[in-house]
Amino acid sequence: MSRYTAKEIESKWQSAWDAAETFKAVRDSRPKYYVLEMFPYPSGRIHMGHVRNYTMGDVISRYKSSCGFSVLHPMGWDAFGMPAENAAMEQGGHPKDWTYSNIADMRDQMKPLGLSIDWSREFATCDPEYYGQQQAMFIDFMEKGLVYRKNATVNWDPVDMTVLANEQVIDGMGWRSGAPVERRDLTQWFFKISDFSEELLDAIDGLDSWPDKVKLMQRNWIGKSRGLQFSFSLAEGPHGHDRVEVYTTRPDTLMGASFIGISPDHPLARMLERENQDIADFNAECRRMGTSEEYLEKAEKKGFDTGLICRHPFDTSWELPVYIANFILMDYGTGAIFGCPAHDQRDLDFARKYGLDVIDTFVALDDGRPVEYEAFVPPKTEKVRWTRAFGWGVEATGSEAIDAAIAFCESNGVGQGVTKFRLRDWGLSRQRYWGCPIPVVHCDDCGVVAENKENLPVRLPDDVAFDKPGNPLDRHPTWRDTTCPSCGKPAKRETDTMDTFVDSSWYFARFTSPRAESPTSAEDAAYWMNVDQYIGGIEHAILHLLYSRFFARAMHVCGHLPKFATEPFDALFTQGMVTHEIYVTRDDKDRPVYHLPEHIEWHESGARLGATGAPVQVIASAKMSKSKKNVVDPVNIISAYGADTARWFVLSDSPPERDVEWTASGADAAFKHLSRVYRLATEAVTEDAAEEGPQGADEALLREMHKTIHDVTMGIESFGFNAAIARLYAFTNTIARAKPGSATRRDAIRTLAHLMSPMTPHLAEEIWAMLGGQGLLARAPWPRADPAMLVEDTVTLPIQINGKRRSEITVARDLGKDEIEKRVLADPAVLKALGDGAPKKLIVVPRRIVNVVT
RNA sequence: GCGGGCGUGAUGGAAUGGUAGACAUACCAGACUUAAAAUCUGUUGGGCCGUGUGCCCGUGUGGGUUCGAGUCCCACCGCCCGCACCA
Repeated sequence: MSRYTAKEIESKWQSAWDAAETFKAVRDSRPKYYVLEMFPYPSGRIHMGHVRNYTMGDVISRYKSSCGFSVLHPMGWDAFGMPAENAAMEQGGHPKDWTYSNIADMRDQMKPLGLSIDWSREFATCDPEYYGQQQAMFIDFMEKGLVYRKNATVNWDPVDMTVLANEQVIDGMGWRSGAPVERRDLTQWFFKISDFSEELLDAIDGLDSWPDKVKLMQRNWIGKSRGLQFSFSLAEGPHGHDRVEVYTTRPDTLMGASFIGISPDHPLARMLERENQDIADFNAECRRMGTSEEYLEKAEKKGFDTGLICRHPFDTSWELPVYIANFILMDYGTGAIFGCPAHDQRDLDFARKYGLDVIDTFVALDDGRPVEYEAFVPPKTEKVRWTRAFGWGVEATGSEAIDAAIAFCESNGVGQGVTKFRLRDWGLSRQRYWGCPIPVVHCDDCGVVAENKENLPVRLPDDVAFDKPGNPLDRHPTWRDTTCPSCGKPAKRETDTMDTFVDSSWYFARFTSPRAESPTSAEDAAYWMNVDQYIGGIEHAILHLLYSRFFARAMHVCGHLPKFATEPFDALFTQGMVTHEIYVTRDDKDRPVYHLPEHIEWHESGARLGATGAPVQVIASAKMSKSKKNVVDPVNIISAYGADTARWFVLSDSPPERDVEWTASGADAAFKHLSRVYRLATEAVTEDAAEEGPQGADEALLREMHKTIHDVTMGIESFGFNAAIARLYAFTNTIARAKPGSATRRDAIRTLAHLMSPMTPHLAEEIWAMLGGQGLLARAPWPRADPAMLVEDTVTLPIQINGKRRSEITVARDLGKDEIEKRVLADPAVLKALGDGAPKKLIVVPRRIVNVVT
């Protein structure tokens, strides 16, 4: 008997699939199915998260293909981004070489997985053929008014003289220089995603096959709010400032206002800092902070009393102090707020810190105590008792009061109700080399001019060095100099490149026609769009998906996508991460040094470093990441066990949407199981082909087979891969116990292989061929369960007494309720519990359960 | 801080509001073997004594809704994801 040799089997069938062009996506008369996994960043090594992500997509792809769909399942590379530049700075070399060599490495690591990918459609976003089309679209967007320039704040590292990403700012310091980061204003390019705020929000309702949590996160992110915009008049404002404009979503708390807060970047604050050194110092301190919302929210709330006084709009003798506060962003609303400490925790903390009034405007219906150190913020739908209402009753909900307050203010000439969105325009400028150049020229005479489309792509120059900080495009001797596309005079190229989110916002559309001379081709887009099933990490729930939804709309406006593709992902599945323990030692400065799992040895005293024997600290499992080195290399797993084992393992045990922890024993178990299936098949080939097994046994096995077909099919359809696999384990056990030699059993083994084929395609092909299957299994139609075989004649009903299981009866499947009740009341356990009395209640759920209430 | 999610045996997990722990791992025991590996079979949430188709407890903690809650609601604790220049 031969052993299960994955390596031979896998390369054999991969060659067979290649030779038959099994996975080439073709437009034909079949219904199409487009399955897409979020494409990877080419870090150079695939990791288990990739294996899990692509295996899930592969299961869907192979399954849909066998259900008769023409499947598109492409792969590409999200190839621009900072790591390539960082590598160039740290190790020398060129980002381009680094990236393409990583892509080659990763492709080599992925191919042995046997994924049903149409590799002929592969591209990288750093291919000029791709980013040139992106530049063409950028110009189209400009023409449609979807792009503009404005000032925006960035993190500036004053030592490295460079812009830092938020993740490069650690505790307010630059990650490389360690210098305190400053905020700086730069003129930047923006996409007008805000034009689509309402539309992007409303369309979420139509995304039936998206997870609710993602839809909720997107809704909250877009953040539609209705509020009141009005102004406080300044008692004695500095030159030119007689009022402060504010926006509030809680105008109902206006009678609880106790201070006005303005951003350090508010025009009023900027004016004051010119005259007052203390204010200048305070604002400067604020500007030394990071720019991320998270950072600002977590930072200690600080304010500076400007000494200015605002008058309350309802009572001009009511005076409110004006503070500059570090937590107010100029980008939001008007850059100014009024504080109502009684009903906002942040305002309350601020008020307590600076000794400001706390004025309740409402109290709980059943608790009239005033606010002390915990703001009273009930849900807006809860009725409360108003102590300082204007224009509504004593008892009202927050929502009712807000509406009434807006109406009252409008009719009294105090501001007006406005709808605002939290969603800000998408700043796409990056002061970096390794990205898609923004195809624009700055001309002294013509201003900002789009490059002519026939000059695209605007290619990145290759002759750049990364020995100095900053953007090499800025100091490139010749690339920057060009001629104006409009007047022909000498002009300068834009040196900003695009956010890498731009690259990933339309790659799904490009896959439908990856070699087209325009961004998309109408026929291909019409046939292949939309993505029927998109699969990726929950970490992309907001930005990537929102940007893609915007891009699809903008592309439609420019004629690059049909109307129906403006919502490009019909169904979305967010898979969990692959996690692993982290191994860490400390260097002489007590900084953490991480180690790969393969370098760890286990001793009785605990984990030690294989090379030196140094003790290793084991930290709880976390997402596998290069920086923490808690990665298991799929290549090692594939060479040890084979791709099918790796695929089987990442799908088993954990539900796909949840994290899965990689364990060596789990991989071992998967391999054992596949070996067992292989052995069952080889044994079946050599067994005497006895005609039939015992009548009853065959019938039972057949029933089990059809049930398994049904359950596995449902499992795949609903992303219950782990449940489907558990079912396949159970079916394998059933087959193993069945009497060998029967034709039914042989059928069962072949069906087992067929049902396993989306997960373990190589092993399945091997068994299929072994047991006389015709042609490639990858092309065989999916097995169908016979509905008649799924129905049992009898069902076992558990009997609960007062909600606790006490007995059970087996009855005919379609037995009537009355008859069931009769039998239940005759059950010994029920009789015992009831004594002489009748049950208080008898609940019969047909085919499910019976509950007797005494 | 804000928004979203998750929490079940020793472990990964299963369970349309209906028998909690399927399936797998690990451990232990047995079969086969000179032995080991491999393979096969079986036990395993906790407690109780009355050893039964027994009883009680048990799905992060505390409440609630229901004939019935792992599942729905409220509060709390812990962990994870996102927070607009990481991809």
